[in-house]
Amino acid sequence: MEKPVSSSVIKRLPRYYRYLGELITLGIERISSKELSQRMGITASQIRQDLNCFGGFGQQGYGYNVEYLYGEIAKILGLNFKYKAILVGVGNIGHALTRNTNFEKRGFNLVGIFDTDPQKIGMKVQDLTVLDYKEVKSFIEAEAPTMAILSVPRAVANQVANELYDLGIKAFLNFSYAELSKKEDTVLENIHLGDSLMRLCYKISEKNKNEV
Amino acid sequence: MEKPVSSSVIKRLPRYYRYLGELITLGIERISSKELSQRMGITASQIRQDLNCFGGFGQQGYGYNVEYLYGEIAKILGLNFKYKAILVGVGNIGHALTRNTNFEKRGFNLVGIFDTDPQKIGMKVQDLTVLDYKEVKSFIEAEAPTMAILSVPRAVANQVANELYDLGIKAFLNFSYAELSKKEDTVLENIHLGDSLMRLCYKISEKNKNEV
DNA sequence: TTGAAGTTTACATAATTGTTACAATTCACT
DNA sequence: AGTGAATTGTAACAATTATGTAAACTTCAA
Repeated sequence: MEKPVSSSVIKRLPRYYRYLGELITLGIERISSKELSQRMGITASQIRQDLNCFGGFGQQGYGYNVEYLYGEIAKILGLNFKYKAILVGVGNIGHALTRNTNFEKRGFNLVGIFDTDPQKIGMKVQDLTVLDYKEVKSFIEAEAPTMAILSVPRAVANQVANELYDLGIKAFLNFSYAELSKKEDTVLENIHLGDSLMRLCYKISEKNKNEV
Repeated sequence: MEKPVSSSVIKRLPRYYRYLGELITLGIERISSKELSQRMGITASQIRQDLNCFGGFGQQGYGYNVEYLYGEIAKILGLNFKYKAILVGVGNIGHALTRNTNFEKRGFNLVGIFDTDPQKIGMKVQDLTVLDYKEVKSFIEAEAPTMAILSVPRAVANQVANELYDLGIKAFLNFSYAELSKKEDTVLENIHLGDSLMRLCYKISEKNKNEV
């Protein structure tokens, strides 16, 4: 029986992956937890402990092989799966996401984009055509996508999420400012831009307070 | 001497704020930690303890006044300040952010947007005109913005951040996939879309593993 | 006016997360 | 081959974070 890995560790994995990717482009072949810790600004022992949750990827007295570790983390994250994803809401954000995101490298394959606005339907974005949201049911039945990206207005976010849930989609990446009511058997990641802005605002205010 | 509030608490504040906003639109005037905890899916005790970090906003035997608490959290976050912000990199994401983000409600005021691409310079986005990044120095000297949003390509992110830092900007909201090297006297929030995708990918893979 | 129900506050306890320390192992060099 | 320096893996410890709970206060109804 495998022990479940704490979510704190999972949160850090993509960051490790990012750093290792950079090391590869720099041509660095091996790295010690100590050096990586200096680059990343966390303790070496945390790195070792995190990685050890998934098995011993390093070699004592040697360190970690960058390319190997990179590949192992990719496996852990499941990036090789290329889950089918759809995007609902081709507004400013949805449009930008479609054109700007390298889904392939992060485990997904964007296969359909949807909107309700007649002006947008039929429009080409990258190599995809905006489909009528009315067709989402038949599309999902045919393609069976795993994940949906929600970039719809706040007011309809929960409704759309429920509809997609009923059609079998159990994984969501939510960009809308709404708080999605999380169901038991779904997985969800939120990107709340507004929250980040407010946290930044707090930090700035706090810093000013301490300096004056 | 005020004790510093833990960053775990700060991370949750915007979420409280969001929920309280929703309660206001629902016309709810008062709420107990118990009911809020049920809506938010966290323990009542945590809500009470979080809020008590900043003083007693509730009334025993009554609960919390929604509107008052909403206002108090806004004060704590510093949302009343309207710090001046600039945005660098009017690509897909930068463009979408400019048009789609309600900065005013989150403590900021977007006063300038910049790019290096001659095709983009002079373009109107909302009520702002894209300025030449070459002018950023004189602009900052004149306007003294507090914060910069970085939506530039990964390759130049650190360079741009350093330039802005030297010009006096000490707060950054980073959208680029790069890892900004954090300086002592700066505050930084990252929005790494790629990381969220990878975490979601992990969760999906994990879920599948457990179900099969 | 009084008491019961409800609620915050404040604090004690539990759980989680991160750090330290060190034994076991490997590499590099002579 | 042998030795020392480097480095991981891991167990014990410390710190942080979350939860549970008793005491004090408020409201409200009889």
